[in-house]
Formats: sequence, structure tokens, C-alpha cells
Amino acid sequence: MDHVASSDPVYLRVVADIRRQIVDGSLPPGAPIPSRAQLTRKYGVGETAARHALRVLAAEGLIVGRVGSGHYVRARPVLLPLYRWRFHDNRVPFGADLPSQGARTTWDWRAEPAEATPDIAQRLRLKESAPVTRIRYVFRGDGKPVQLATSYEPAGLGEPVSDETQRALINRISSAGMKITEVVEEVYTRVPQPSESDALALPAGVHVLHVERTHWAGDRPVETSDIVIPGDRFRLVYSHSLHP
Amino acid sequence: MDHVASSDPVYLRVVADIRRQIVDGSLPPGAPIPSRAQLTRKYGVGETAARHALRVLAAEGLIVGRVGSGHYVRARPVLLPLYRWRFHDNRVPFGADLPSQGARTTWDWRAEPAEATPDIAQRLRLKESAPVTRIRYVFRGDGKPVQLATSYEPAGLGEPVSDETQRALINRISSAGMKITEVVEEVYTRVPQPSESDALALPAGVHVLHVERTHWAGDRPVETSDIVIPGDRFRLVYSHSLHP
DNA sequence: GGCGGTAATTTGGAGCTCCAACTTTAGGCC
DNA sequence: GGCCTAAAGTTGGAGCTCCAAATTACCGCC
Repeated sequence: MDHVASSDPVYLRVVADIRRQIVDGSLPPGAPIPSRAQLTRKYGVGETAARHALRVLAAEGLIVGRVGSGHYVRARPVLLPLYRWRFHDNRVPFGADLPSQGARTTWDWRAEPAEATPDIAQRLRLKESAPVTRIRYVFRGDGKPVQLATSYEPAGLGEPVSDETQRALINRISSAGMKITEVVEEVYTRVPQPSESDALALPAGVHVLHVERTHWAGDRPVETSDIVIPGDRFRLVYSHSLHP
Repeated sequence: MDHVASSDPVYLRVVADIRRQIVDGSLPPGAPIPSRAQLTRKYGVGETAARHALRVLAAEGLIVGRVGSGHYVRARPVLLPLYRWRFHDNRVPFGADLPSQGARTTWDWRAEPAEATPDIAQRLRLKESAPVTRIRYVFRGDGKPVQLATSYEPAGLGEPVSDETQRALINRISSAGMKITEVVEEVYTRVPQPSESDALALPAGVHVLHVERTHWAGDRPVETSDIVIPGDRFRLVYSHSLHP
């Protein structure tokens, strides 16, 4: 479910419905997507909306179009490997005026143990006050802070983690019948009142692995989801700017 | 210049022309882009093509649309901080079958001194046999190689570089009147014969800083450009999949 | 059964139009 | 000069249509 209100553009309704089917597996990799003509009938929309929906899904990398044949769910949707993606769709320094410290992009992070606040606990689907790791990042470009991020993970997931722990986690996820993990990344713009991007509603049975609050030095909202399929862990990246 | 042939879709002609003006500075940040109506007249195209061109440029992050007002060159186009972006638009492991080494995304790299081959020298605009640094990367997701990259940089640009050297480089670039650096990233797909993505033609007067050859474990072509403006160094990311 | 040619689908480019919501401008009034 | 209103312009959603190129399906023929 993508939390698309009925007042939203109709093409987004189509996008959300197809995306849901891809994410929850009703439309497995390789499965054909209804053609333009079929979509207009199925959803009762015009061809413009149907085309636009397909274009958006293709831009997101969830489907591919083959001329003369049709659209198909990608063999593997663009699931991006986790943990290296905090920079994805980053943007340019803005209004920062710290003394330049060089010409390189640098980043600092500090992990520290913490207890899950009710808010975080709910998103991570942990008990309240459960041990979590809080990681604070400062990303700099040419010395200017580009991005400030605070990330929360269940304890035992941090950077210096043994293979044992990792395997245990995977087992924990599989054994619990958890299929997919989604992460809601709240993106704040640079305007005084932080405006949150639309949060993705969580499908039933998923497990949130990682919550990230990011203060961007920019203004281009992005939605990302961290997805866990037992044995695989990836991040799915949506970009609002793909939609218009 | 974007190497858009006359046989290409007309909307790409418009995109290429406007993008060129943004990149070379004719259209400075904040400058208004001609409206839909004006574009149809100026380029002699239909409104569909004009709209599509604006949408592509907006998806690339080069311009923003404001309802009721117009499209404007972004205050700072989405120039992404350099050197942390080798993962951008990465994709999922494919067909790799090395023993799993854990659940994390890891990466190894090794920098080594080398001499510029004619090929590399030409792209980096160095003399033949000039000292360069070759960096080989192996990115792994869950132990499976996701991306193999070989990157070439002028010597003295490598990871462990003193602030002195960095400043010297910036000076070198500024004093030479070099304005923008573009990097051509050649993306190979997983099919036997690597099919290169369209290379961006290099504008006159630019300086190539960094050449990267990437073997992806996927099939979604991406174009990236590393851009140097004296004092700033960013990477501009295009994605083919934004266009359709 | 196998082959070949034709017809039906499907994508992606391109054109046109209408409209709601919003911004900007211009003009008129006090 | 300052304020308010109305008109004009612009974006983004949505509709429809036509067409070229490519793929797929089918049917008849050998």
C-alpha cells in the first residue's frame, strides 16, 4: 500500500497498485504488466494516465518495456545493496559556511548504544526501550556539511558486527516469517518547518530494520525503502522527482 | 554537447540544448526556462515534446517547475558530491555464485600507480604515459560481487592525499581556466559483448579528472559525469531510465 | 509436423486540446 | 503611494488520436 489518496492523480493510483503487487510478490519477476489498452479498461482511466503510470514504474526500475511485446517486472527490481546508500540522491551543499577543509567529500559517523523511544520502537517493531544503535552521520562536501543523518538500527546490526551476528539476524528474520522490510526515511527540506515526504505504509508481515531521519542540505525529497528478503538485504529507492 | 543525432527523438534535442546551456553557464542558476508555449515556437516542436523535455530535465534535477510561475534552473543543480558516488544507481547481484561471506555490503579497493595508456591519456587529457592512479574496486552485496570498477585518476588525486595536494589541484584547475570537468563512465551490461552506453561528448575547455570503467552485475545503463568547478567538485548523474 | 507470410498487439514518439490551481502582472481605485 | 481586483500566463493532470517499429500469434500451405 502506498498511501495514495483518492484525490491524488489517477496515474499514481495505478502506479501504487502495480507497485504493491510487485513488492508483495503477486507480480513475480518476469510477469507481464497489463498493456496500455488493458490498463485503461482495468482502472477506468485514459490512455495518458496508463502510459504515465508505466513510465513512472519504468523510471523507478521496477518494470521494463519491450517494444512490440509489453512491460514486464524486472528480473530483479532495482533493489540496491544496503548500507552503502546513505548518499543516494544526495544533493549539494546549501547555505553552509564552515571554513573549507579541503576539496574532498568526507563523512564522519559515530555509533552509540541507545534505547528505543516509543516512536522508534514502533517503526522498528521492537519493544519499547529495546537496545538499538544510534548512528549519527555528518557528510561533507568540500568541508561544507551536506547531510546530517541519524539512523537507528536494532542493536547488533552496527558496523563492526560478526558474521555470526549477521547470520543470527537473517535467521531471526526468516524464522519469523518476515518477508520484506521496509524503511521509511523521513526527508526534511530546508524550509523552516520540515515537511515530511509521504511515508510508505507498511505491508503486513514486514519487519523494519532501519530507520533513518535525514536533514538534507537541499530540497529534493526522496523516498527510500530498505528491504530484507531472507538472505538478501537491499534498498529500494524512490525519487519523487521521477514522478512529475 | 550531448551528441544527440537529428534522427533522435525531438524532445531529446530540446533536452540536450537546454542542458548544454545550463552546464556551460549560459543559463545560470535561477534563470527561467522558456515556457511550454515558448519552447514549441522556439524549437518548432509540439507541446508534447516540449512538456516531455521539461519533465526529463526536472527528473534529472537540473530545473524545477513552479506551478503558475515557470521552470527555473535549480539554485544548484543536483550536482552530487564526488567520490562517494560509485554506488549510485547500483543494482542487484546477478548470476554471481561465490560463497556468501555475510549479509553486508562490502567493498574492497586497491590503488596502484600506473602510466596512462593512449586511450586513458586522451580522456584524461594528459600526455601519454603520464602518471595516473588506477583503482580497482570490488563491491559486494551479501558476498556476491555487485560491481567491478576500474578507475583512473591523474596521479596525486588518490585517496590518501594531503590537503596541500588538493589545494594545488584546485589551483591548477582554476589557473588553467578550466571550468567544468566531465567524466565519461562506460557502463557494460551483463551480456557477453559489453554494450557501452552513449558517451557524453566533452565540451571544449573542460578537463577530465576521472575515468571509470564499470562492469555492472545488472543491466540498467547509467551515465554519470564528474564535474569540477573551481572550489567545488561534484558528480552529475544521469539515468537513461529517466528518459522514457 | 514444420515453415512462412500475414495480421494483430504493443511500445514509444508526437501531435492536439481542455481544465484546475496557482503566480504574476497590470490596472484601477482610494 | 498603497491596496485590491481582475486578467493573463504557466504548470501539471487528463483526455484523445495517429503512426512507425518491433514482437507475437495465427493460419494456411507444403
